[in-house]
Amino acid sequence: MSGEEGTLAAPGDVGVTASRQGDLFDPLCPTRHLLDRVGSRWSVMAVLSLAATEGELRFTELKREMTGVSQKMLAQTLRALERDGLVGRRVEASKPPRVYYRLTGLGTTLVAPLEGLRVWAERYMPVVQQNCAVFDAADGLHTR
Amino acid sequence: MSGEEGTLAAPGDVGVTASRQGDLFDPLCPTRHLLDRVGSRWSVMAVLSLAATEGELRFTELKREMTGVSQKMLAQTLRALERDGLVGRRVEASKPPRVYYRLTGLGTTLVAPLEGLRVWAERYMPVVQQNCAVFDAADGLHTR
DNA sequence: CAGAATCCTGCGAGATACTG
DNA sequence: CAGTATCTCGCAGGATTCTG
Repeated sequence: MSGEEGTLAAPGDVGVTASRQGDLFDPLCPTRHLLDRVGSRWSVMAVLSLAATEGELRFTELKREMTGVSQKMLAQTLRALERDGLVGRRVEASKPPRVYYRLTGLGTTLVAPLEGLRVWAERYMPVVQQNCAVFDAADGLHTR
Repeated sequence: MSGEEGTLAAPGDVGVTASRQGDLFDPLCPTRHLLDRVGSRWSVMAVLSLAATEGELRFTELKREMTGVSQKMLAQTLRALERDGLVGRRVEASKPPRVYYRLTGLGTTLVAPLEGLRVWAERYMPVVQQNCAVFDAADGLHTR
């Protein structure tokens, strides 16, 4: 998704990240890394789709679920998630090869927090949209 | 942050968003809109900073907290959050003008879900980073 | 079918400079 | 101090094409 480069953590420096709450800015900060995931709409959607489907999904099935995703972004997203150890990948070597994806145990633990966001969104986003409309109406006129 | 363009909601089409759970793909979906917010690292950081500080913060104070943010991105972020009704803005018209930001009630409700993510990150990101390292080690070699 | 490779583009976001 | 206004560059991400 994002960081592929060489800044990668050698197994040794895994624990370096301190606990300062503000150090999102620090590329080493775990929270920042997480936001790079969550930040990508497709990652969230993929995890949520897999969570909704108790079991596995094939590439194309996922693509169907996640309307609007390009196969490039889907592949990219899935590889990132696999790399993170959040999703598992199983290849079935048949004539038309089939690849199945599923959440790992780790991935499953992420579902709850994500759902938390989704719930919040469903409850409050209408209000937010209303706020936006009001704000824009009062704003757009006088150049601010 | 993201959508300023012309797709903007006329006051009328505010309530259109249905309740389908998977419709992240649908641009009209509230959850999608939320992810555009959460997706931006600065938004999350701003909300969390304001949450941490019981009270108000001035522009420069926020800038100091959120290391790495440019004043441009900060201003942009804050305006977006204000537009969403998540943060409130109070101007004190003194000789050196002072502007204070604080979470609104709505904004406060978002803190918990966000904290959920942060907690997850602190607990599991080390594992994720480990996974990445392993994955890359096994992968980088054989072109895959 | 599941992906890798290539090309091309928009806008996200930094640096700099100017106002009230 | 608290912004707004430009200009510019990088790369995220779409469309298209090719393979095993």
